[in-house]
Amino acid sequence: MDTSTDTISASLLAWYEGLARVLPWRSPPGTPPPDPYRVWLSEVMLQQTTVAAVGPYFAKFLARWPTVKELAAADDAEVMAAWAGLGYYARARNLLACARAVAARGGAFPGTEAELRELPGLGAYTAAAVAAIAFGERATVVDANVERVVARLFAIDEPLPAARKAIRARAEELTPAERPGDFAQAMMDLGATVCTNRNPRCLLCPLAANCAGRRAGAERFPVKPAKAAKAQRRGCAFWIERGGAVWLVQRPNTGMLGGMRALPDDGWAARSDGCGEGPLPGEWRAGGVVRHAFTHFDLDLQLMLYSGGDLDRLASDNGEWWPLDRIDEAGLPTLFAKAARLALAERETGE
DNA sequence: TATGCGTGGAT
DNA sequence: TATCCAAGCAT
Repeated sequence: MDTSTDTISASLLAWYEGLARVLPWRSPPGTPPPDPYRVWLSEVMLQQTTVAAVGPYFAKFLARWPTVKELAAADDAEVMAAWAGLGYYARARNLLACARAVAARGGAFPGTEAELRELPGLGAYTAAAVAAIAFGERATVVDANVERVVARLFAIDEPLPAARKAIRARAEELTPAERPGDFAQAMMDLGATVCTNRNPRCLLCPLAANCAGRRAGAERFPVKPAKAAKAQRRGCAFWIERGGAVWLVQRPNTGMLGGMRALPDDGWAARSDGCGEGPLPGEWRAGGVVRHAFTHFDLDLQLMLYSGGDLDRLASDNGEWWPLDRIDEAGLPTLFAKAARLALAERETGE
């Protein structure tokens, strides 16, 4: 078996020439790199997020804010609303902070991995990816795809996360001085389309002849630790209507769904049980329940509908009346978008 | 190093 | 239905 790093990277690049995925934020193999703004924007959106989910958001952001300077000048609330539904909302807060940092230096992204790493929201992966893809630096790009491909290629049976040191060292050896951006994208394409998590298509793999893991069964690499069972939580959200508008609040920047517009709730994000206090006294009736799965717990959110009382007692410091006919533009995260749909449906059927 | 942080699609 | 997890980052 040939484990020469030159052979492996050359085979992979040759494969990429013919089979690279065509993506809106990407230049074809061997052609000049895209605008760093596009590379950065796509990479941030792609963190822990599928290509399919990112597509429409990337198009929307690029149309609305074609340059990093325009993004930097945007209102926070508008950007957060545009990000609604994509998840991991700290990314959107960091996106703005990063855009403003770049705008402050004239609108040009720094061109090295080390400088990029200092920007908000750019960790080891994203800094290396932007450096390699947008600027042609020989940076070692390691995401979950690369981790999987390398762990299989070298049959690394040490479990994650301890194996990451060895995986990075191998990935570093493989990274070529020429076309490091194409190489990184080729590794990720291979991981996404051939060397998949389950049912890898080894017969189609350009590196099959170089792969030590294949004989032992590629699927068993990388070795992962067992996961803890997910917790179950219950909480309440409150629907308060007045004159064709609903009361929405702004969540604090820290914690779950931070910085997002939302229905008022009882603080379920910080507790684990039951339905707590609403935002004002009065008469409430129970609506339906929204079941929602977060990464680290499942939530049953009881919808409570306001049916009478003294609206003057509503604390009005961090909220606003939002017109119901524009509810889709409120930028509610998915959990609260579900709750709002449910409230509107129950209201129409007069339940 | 471990944990908190979203969502929707695949199996 | 249940489980996994996708181009990770911040703390």
